[in-house]
Amino acid sequence: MNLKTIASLAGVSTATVSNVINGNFHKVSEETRLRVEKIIRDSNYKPNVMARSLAKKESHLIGVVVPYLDKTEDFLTNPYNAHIVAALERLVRRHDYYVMLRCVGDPREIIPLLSSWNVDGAFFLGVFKDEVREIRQTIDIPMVFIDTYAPGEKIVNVGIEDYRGGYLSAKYLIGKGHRKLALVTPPDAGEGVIRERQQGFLDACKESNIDFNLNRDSFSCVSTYRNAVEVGQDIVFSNRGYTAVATLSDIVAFGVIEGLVQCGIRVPHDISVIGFDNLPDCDFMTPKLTSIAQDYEWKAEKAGGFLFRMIDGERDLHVDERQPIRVMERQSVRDLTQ
Amino acid sequence: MNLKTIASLAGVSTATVSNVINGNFHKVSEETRLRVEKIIRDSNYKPNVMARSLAKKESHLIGVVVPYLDKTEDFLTNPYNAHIVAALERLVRRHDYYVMLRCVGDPREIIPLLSSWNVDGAFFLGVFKDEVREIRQTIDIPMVFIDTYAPGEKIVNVGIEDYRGGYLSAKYLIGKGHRKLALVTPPDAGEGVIRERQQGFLDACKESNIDFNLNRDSFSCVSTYRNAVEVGQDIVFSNRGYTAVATLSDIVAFGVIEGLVQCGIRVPHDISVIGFDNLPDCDFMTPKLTSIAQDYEWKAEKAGGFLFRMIDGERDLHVDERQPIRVMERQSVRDLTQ
DNA sequence: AGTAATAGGTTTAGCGATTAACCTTTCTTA
DNA sequence: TAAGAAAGGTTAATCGCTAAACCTATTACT
Repeated sequence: MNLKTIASLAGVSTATVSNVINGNFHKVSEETRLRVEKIIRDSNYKPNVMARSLAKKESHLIGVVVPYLDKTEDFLTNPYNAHIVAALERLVRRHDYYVMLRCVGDPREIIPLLSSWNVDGAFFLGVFKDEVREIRQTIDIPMVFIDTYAPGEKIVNVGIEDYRGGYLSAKYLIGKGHRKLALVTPPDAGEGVIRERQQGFLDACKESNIDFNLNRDSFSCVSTYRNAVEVGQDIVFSNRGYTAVATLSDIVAFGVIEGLVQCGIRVPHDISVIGFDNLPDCDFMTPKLTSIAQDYEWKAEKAGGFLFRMIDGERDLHVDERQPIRVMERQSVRDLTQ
Repeated sequence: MNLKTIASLAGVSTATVSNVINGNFHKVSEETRLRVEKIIRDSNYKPNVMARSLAKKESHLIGVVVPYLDKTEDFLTNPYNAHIVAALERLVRRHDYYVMLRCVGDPREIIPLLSSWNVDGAFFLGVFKDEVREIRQTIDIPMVFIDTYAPGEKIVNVGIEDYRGGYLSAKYLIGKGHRKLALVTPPDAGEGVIRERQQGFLDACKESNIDFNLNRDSFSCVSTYRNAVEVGQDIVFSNRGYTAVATLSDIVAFGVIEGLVQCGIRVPHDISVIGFDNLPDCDFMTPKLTSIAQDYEWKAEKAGGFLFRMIDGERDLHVDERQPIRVMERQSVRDLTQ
């Protein structure tokens, strides 16, 4: 069942059918239009997207590229990624585009993919540091990065106020009377959003004259629950009298709490914990996790807004949009001032 | 940059280049092959998938169709869906296919999509009861349903032992000395996996002479955290002295616990709760949620195995594969027998 | 009335691959 | 040594759709 069949069924040319389908009504009389439409409906005909894309040189496909940490840990296993992907899918669907979902270890893998499918645009999740440049050089399609730190690169990035996130996290704990702070952070921060958060945290400590030393008081942890549990125990074994620990993702906070609890520590009575992301899961647990809140829907909306503006012709857009954040207060931080 | 360019650069015909790309080496001399390959590499050429698909009548695309409950609640918001999608994406990628992710309210929406993209196969997540038939009638591509109950339809379904799940859930609670049981279940069970789980639950109760009445002791709840919180409160307000409540999904169990706690109930001391799905999140909370365990990776592997067998020519496969399940014991059920 | 514009088409040349059919050489083999 | 097969290509049709160019009546305008 193809255009040609419909055309001959209706006794018109393929061009006419094509015009009907694509809404070029000024080239088709009301009468023919209705006839063709009826036949299309009756024969349950659906145009072949591949052929159309080939002819129009556009695919209506949007790539969504998500990183994974290692082979055992899945990308959507991290609820943060899952939420962002969900929000993006919804947004893309609303624009009548389609999502091609792809998970990658190294973002470079994605380049051949995107160019051969000639997707109309792509979202990149997660930090891709240096690879950003390589991606940009190799393919030239509208793309929006999410949570990527790449100053100097002329890209569109949508993230959060990372520096302020770290700053608020520390300030909040300090405000609750905590003076011995530990920070759990992904390894190998280098440059990037993690580095910004760390810096915010450091500056807040310095500002309040808190004796926090990154070498001594920070604990390295990949963003998996399992690893975080061990880190939680390490914190106890370190025996440094921390009263609060800050993490840079909720999933890590969950693990840390578990590790602490396994060592007989009560949260927040003995040690307080603050997360980062404000996942719905924060509400599921006891104590409910206090976290740095960001709005996924907002992020997706912003990112989508930029992407579709670029698709609509506005090339070389260059913005670094940061979502304002706030502390979402729950129960995992004890107030020592009272 | 297209086949033709490469061909003229290499001084051969497009057919030869095509043969090189597709590995039909017996039609190309070693020498030409190397020359062409070099040029392809140097010019960074990637074949256009749309054109290839059109010519070969296969897309290397796999549709992943996920239902959503309502407009506010996203499909990947439910970690269960997120995990399945993650496992499927990984599997599809391993087979060198691509995932087209689509979320739908009514699965019928998907029909035009699948036929116009002429995907090579599709996975359908979630219960699609009657729509199964309509889908099957309208499109004829390899497809595998996940967690779908449609006896009589010649489909491939991969699920779990739902009946046994409900049965085990009840038996476990009963074994721990509970006699006053409540069941939280999605509304409008009709036929389907939910109905099976209910039946298993009922039969287990009957077998142990437990006075459980579906009309009196079951609470209707859509699978969202928010609704589940209310239901948790309802259970308390019903004032029927339940000592344990079983749910048919973890996410609902999380909400129910929250609702109970909000009413001053201690879990599991006053009321025990058992979940269903065994999400990683079960470990994140206090008390850790006892749940009915299923293996996502297993499901994806099985489903993928079937789908690719069908794609490889084995049409009219018809199986209803059920994954064995077990109770994953944690801390949310109190043992009353001691 | 004569010309221009418009409405409503049709023809046909792509889009970028694949592939069947065909064409030379060169190598086997009876 | 003549016929057949194999190696290594090329040509051209085709996949299903789009869109520019072209055609032919009508209708509009001055």
